[in-house]
Amino acid sequence: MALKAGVSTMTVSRALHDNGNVTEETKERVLAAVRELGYSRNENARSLRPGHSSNLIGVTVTDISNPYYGEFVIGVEEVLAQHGKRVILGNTSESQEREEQLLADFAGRQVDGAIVVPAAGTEHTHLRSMADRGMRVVLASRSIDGLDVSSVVLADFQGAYDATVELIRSGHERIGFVGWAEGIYTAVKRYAGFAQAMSDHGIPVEERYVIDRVQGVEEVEKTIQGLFEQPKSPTAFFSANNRHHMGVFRAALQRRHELPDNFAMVSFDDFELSSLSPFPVIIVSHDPREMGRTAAEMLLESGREEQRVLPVHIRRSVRRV
Amino acid sequence: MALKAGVSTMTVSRALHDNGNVTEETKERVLAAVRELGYSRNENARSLRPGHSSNLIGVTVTDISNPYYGEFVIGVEEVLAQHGKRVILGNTSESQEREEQLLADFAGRQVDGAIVVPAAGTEHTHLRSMADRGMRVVLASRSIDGLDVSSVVLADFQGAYDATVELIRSGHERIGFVGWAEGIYTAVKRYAGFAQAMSDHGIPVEERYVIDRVQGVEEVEKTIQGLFEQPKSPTAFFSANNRHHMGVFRAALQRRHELPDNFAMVSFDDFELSSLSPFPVIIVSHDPREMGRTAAEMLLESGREEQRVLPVHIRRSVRRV
DNA sequence: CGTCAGATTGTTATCGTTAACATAACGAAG
DNA sequence: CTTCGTTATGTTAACGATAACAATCTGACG
Repeated sequence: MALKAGVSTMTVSRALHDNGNVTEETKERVLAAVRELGYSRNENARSLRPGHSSNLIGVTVTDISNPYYGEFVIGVEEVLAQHGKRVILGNTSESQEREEQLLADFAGRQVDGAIVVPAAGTEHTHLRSMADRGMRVVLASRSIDGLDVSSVVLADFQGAYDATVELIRSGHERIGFVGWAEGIYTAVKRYAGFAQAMSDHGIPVEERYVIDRVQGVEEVEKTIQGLFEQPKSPTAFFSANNRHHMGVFRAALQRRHELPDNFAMVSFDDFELSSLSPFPVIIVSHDPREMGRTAAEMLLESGREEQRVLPVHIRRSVRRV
Repeated sequence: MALKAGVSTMTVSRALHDNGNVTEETKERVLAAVRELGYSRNENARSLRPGHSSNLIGVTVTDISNPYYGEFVIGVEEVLAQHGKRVILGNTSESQEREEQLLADFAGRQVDGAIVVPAAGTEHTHLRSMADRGMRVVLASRSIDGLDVSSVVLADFQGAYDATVELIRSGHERIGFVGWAEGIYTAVKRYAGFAQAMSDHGIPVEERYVIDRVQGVEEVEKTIQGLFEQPKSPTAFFSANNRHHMGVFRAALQRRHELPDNFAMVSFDDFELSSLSPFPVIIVSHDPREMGRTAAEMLLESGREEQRVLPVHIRRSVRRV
């Protein structure tokens, strides 16, 4: 490359920066050679130099096929791109082991920081130790109590509480909760909000109405179908996220004509075509892209650890068909 | 780091490889120091050495918030992770300029290759020149005619043709097409399949029934509403992708009671809750995760440029409510 | 006890880039 | 015609890791 233009590598380096003292003519010659050879600076070598950073940010999410996380990643990228930074993406599929591998790899690639939607589980020492080694870490969507790391989460408890109160006000007492899971922050908080609302209204939570440990949409659907076949099945359901809601929704559709007239549902997370629902749906909606933006901004700010809470909005689906 | 264990950097390097001749005792000491300091190898420096690669693969998609691309990325990651490779993700939002920036950045980071869902547009010289500079490139979902680069696409033409024939067999003649766009491979091919089916059945395509240049769901919805208000509006619609379909769907819902009894739609791409549709929907479905896997495998294979075509499946939505 | 093979560890040079320093070229001032 | 400042360019060293080579150390054997 330097040969091509007949100059030293240093001159090439200077020609590619705007500040260097280079004759207009030499610069032209270098840039011409650059174009001809399709040369581009080796960023890895650059980042090796002291003072330079890789301008890479590692991002892990638990399920990139969930459009919420897609929106989240767009928000992250939007902000980071404005600062000349790139995203390395990893999908953990809720596996802590994979999360740990990914973060170790990020560290090896000298990322400036990491934005992590923590995978399900209760062992979070690797996150703490990453932060200790100077990697800036921001948790998103799910925080970890007792871990001194910045995070941005939703008003999970309040949103769940308010939505549950709405169900109760509509006269429901037998309310199912789908999606409790130990080790998943949002599941725990949302369940807590639900349980608090029930308790505040003197309604006991029946254990058999609380569904956990089910993952895919199909699995939820089958589980709820099973529940419907039992006597005194719930007259309403609270789903802790959009995936669970879809399972409940499909099970309810199957049974549509045997369900009580006032059958209703809560979906934490909005979903497309909610207006087609034959049952009233109380939707706890929020803006995942904004969460991505916030997480990225928090990562770029060099301040102290902090926790931010984004608002949720409760609305009722309006049937349009 | 080397200091900590009281050995040279070379011994550290050897201790971290399994092949090196290192005393068990020294190795222990090094690994202990590694754990204590949370040391991890600088992959950027490693990749600088001759023969080594970065094990990074660049991936650009046009809209990561579309769950189809989310699934696609999961498929890519699934295969690449098995080969110890990581994904750098970029979202182009259909901007060729951004695509070019991203690819240049990928090149600078010495990626082993790139998987690209090309952004809308007709200038593809940068893709060709990347490939010429030795970067392995695989196009996905959209190919580029006349560009000698590997690609994996759907049976766009055939799927569109077959679905259109189904509409015609149901008696439709005034069929709208939503989502034509110059410079988007899938849009062009799907329109071609649609137009061919119409032509083969002697039905002219009315220009005012062909909707292009509309992007978001809301915009499509409004445009279709406008079309409904005109006389002799379409009795069926073909949507070139899931986003367009959602717009058409919502517009149709608004008008539900004024539409003909046999009103029907084609959606290229599956969508959740299709079973709730009050109108019959012919769905051209496919497996985006499989496309991701295929693209990744093609990238890893070092063979010649080739084009693979993945099948699509046509099914009718079954109304369940 | 001396010699040599094999095992273990250290040293040097390199990858591509660039800050810091060194050199060269040239015109202006004395 | 010196001498000096300015500008343009080259050279060296360093970032972290590691092949290739060099050095050292161990113990077996004659």
